Amino acid sequence: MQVTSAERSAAATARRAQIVSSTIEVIAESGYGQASFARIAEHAGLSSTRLISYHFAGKGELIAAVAGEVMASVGAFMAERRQQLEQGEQHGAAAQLRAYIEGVVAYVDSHQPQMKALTEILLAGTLDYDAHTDRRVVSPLEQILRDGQASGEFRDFDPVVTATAIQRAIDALPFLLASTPDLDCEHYAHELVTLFELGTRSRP
Amino acid sequence: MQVTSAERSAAATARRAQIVSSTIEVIAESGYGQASFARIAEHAGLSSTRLISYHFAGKGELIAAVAGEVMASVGAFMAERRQQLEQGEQHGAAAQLRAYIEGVVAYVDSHQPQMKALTEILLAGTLDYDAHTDRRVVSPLEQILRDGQASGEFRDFDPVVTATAIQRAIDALPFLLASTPDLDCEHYAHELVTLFELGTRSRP
Amino acid sequence: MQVTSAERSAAATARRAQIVSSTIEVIAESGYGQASFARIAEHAGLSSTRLISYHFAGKGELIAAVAGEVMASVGAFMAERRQQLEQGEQHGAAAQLRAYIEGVVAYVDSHQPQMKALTEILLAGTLDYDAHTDRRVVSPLEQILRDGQASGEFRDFDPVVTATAIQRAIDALPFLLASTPDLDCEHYAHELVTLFELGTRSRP
Amino acid sequence: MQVTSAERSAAATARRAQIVSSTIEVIAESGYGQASFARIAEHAGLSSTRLISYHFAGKGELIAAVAGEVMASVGAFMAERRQQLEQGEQHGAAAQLRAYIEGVVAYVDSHQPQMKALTEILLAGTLDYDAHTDRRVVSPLEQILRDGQASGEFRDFDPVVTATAIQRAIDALPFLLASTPDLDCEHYAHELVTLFELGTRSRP
DNA sequence: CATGAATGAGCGTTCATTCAT
DNA sequence: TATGAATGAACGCTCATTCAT
Repeated sequence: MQVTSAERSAAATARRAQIVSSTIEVIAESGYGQASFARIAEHAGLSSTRLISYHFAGKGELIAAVAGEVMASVGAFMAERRQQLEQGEQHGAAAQLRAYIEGVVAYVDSHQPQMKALTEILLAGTLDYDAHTDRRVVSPLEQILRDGQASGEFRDFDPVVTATAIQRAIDALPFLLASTPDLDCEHYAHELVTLFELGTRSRP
Repeated sequence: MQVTSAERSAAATARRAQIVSSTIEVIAESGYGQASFARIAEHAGLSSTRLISYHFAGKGELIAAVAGEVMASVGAFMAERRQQLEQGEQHGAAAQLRAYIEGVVAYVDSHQPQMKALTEILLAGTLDYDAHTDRRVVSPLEQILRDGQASGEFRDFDPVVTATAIQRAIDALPFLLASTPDLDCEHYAHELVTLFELGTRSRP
Repeated sequence: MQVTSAERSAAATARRAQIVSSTIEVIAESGYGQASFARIAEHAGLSSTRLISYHFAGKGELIAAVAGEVMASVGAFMAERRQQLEQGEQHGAAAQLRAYIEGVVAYVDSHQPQMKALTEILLAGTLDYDAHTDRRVVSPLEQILRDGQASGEFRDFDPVVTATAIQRAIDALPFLLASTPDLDCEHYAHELVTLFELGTRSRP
Repeated sequence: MQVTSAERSAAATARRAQIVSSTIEVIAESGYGQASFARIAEHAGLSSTRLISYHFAGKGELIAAVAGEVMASVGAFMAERRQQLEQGEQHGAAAQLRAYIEGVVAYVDSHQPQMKALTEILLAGTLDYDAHTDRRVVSPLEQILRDGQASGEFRDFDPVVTATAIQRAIDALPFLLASTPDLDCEHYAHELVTLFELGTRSRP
């Protein structure tokens, strides 16, 4: 007997959170392909996989919950970061682009398992999109680029292609970190910021 | 009773090629996770999965063969392309970078299943690298960047980070094509060339 | 999701016992090599082999459980028998040797499938010994022989060789019974007792 | 197209011998259960298992050939040994029993793989007996015992049981050697001779 | 005499899921 | 809310054997 999110008790919510969290760790450590119910349950210290089946309608829902959780986490992180930066706020699309890249890289740096898991899930392509799902991730970046073009700050490039390139460069970080754990993320972000600022600004 | 590649008969080579080709198609169409022996055999019209086991020592060898096949195919494609362009050859690192991006994108465009398969295999991470495997793919690009810096054509960026960004942008193409089949690859390549030329050149 | 023996439910214990028992019968009837999960499940009337995998971590654990069960059964049988005989207890190593041979033969006689299964498992050599496993079976006999030598009742033979010979003669019984079902086990035991009493006693 | 033994060519005979020999080694090293065509072919350096199927009608025939080969080898060894001993020939059943035990132990000592293989094959019980097969091995020993009883040299025991005990003690040697490679076989034989001489002689 | 190719059956194991408390 | 028990399907792999030269 499954239950809608509205009428979920505190205990159930906690269990779901525990399972989601365990799933993230398993995916981050061993890859999406290894994230079976058995392995997730073992990692979480659950007595049986039945507990997962009980709290999630199926594997799809669990994966969707993981993706949703991480996306919400990214959003919250970025929102909080924006607030903190707002005091010395710098205007302009370039500043926003810089803030975006630095923000997401900072998130990835401090939330490697989450980001690794999300990336693997998106790449696995098993997620049945709301159609929005993917765009929701790409959109903020694309919006910044379009805004910059509208204001004349950015040159006339294809915002979809450019957004893809930037997003991909950021998404590479979890994998790079896997092979080079002591990589300097601030350096990485700084390099990307420079690369894409030069690549997008209107006056050469 | 496996056999080294040197002493393989024509018929066996053909069968292996057929199986490899079928595997590429299955991975491209349905993803790495769906590429079971059963599905590959069905796709290839084989009488049983036993035929795969007969020609490949195990799943690992099959996947390695697929990866090797695609890598060799990329190499051959790029080599041939380089020869064709050499007549009207343009010197300089920027020209080489342009040629690299346009070349790989052209390959991806004309060999979408191969590239999709290779990307999925590399991401799945089940391939037991010669240690070289990964670098061999990244290396040529990194070399171009370093050459450009040495000649003063490129500014002083981190070549590893920049190479990652460029490679990732190219690797995105198969996935983009999956969701946007009528995407114009020449346009995509052109956008990337401009973006990264502006981002890497020394004189702003 | 396997579980340690301590915290096993009654139902699970019963199922395990049923599967172990079925395995013993299959091995006894058809040999160790024929004891596949499929045949065991069929013999036990289980719906699928999955039930075996569910209750045992793998084939190794099942076989170990079978061996353990039979060894425990032998131990219990011998202990009970010793108690019964204790009233009219006869002292001395020769008496003990006699009791041991008669006891084990009586066990084999009344537990032919168990003994056949254990013998086949030990011979198959797939059991990963605690190092003790083998000695635990041999030891009591060897101890009796050493005790008899210490007391002067037995002559100066090599207790390891002699224990091996005696144990082997007993172990032959399941195979002999397979080809000669109406063999008189008491007669067999009596013959062995006489043979080895004469062979081991100190005064010729 | 199989072929009867009469019209077998020299090359075919050599191949069969090679395969039989390889099978013996595989069984001796890895056990009967591991002796698959694949492993035998690999061990023999054959290009495919097909060569085995070609020379033997099936696995049964191969195993029978192995058993036959070893039995013939034992027979030849014992016959030769008997001849050598005949010069200083000792008469009497006890001497014969001693010669038998020492002979077979000497054979086992110098032909460990052969004996291990034969023992495993007989224990596996897959050999479809000519009905004689088993008795042929037991018989000579049983005959010695009966002769000794007829001459009054041996006491009145059950020759089948006693022969079994003696034979089993000898058969234990390959397994004992597996766990104790530096075991002194002459010592082992001497211990057995004494044990069974004392156990069988008529005058206590 | 030898071989490469192919094959159906079976192996133990793991999968996500459902049943019944 | 939680759980032990059970399940059919699929997994990669190995088996001895047969087909066709």
